[in-house]
Amino acid sequence: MNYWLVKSEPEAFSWDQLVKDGETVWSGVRNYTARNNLKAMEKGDLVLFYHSVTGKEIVGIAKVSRVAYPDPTADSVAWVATDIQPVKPLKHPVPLTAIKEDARFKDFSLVRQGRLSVMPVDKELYDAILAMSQKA
DNA sequence: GCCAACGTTGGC
DNA sequence: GCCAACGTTGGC
Repeated sequence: MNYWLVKSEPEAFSWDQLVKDGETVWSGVRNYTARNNLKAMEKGDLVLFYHSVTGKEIVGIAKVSRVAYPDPTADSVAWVATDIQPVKPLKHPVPLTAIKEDARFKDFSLVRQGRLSVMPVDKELYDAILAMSQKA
C-alpha cells in the first residue's frame, strides 16, 4: 500500500466532478517524474486530491482503481494513465499554507517541487494530513 | 553531451 | 497578471 498526491486545477477537473463521475481516467501527464510515479501506483493505493491554483488545498481521498496503462490521450505509448475513484472528502480541506507552516512537511514534494503533479506521500505525512483534516 | 532558450506550471 | 522554478528542446 502506497500513498500519493495528485494535483488538478478545479477549473479543469475538480474533486466534485470526480465524485459526480464515480471514476475518472487520470491522463494527460506529460512529465517523466510524474509519469514514473503513476507507473508505480498499485491498485487500492490511496491518493490525496489537491486543488492547485484555485483553492490550493487537499480536498479529498481517492483510490487507484486501475494501474497504469497507455494514456489514451497521448500519441506515444511512453505516457500512461491510471483510473481513480473517490473514497471520501476530507472533513476540512488542508490548505497548502498549513502544510508549509508545519516542519514535518519541509521535504514534501508539494512544497519542494511545486510543479510536480503526481508525487508519493510518506505514510507518516499521509497520516499527518488526515489528522490535520479533522481539525477546523 | 552541454547549455541557452523556451514553455509551462502554479504560487503570490 | 506577474514571475520564479524547472523540465524540455534544439543548436552547437
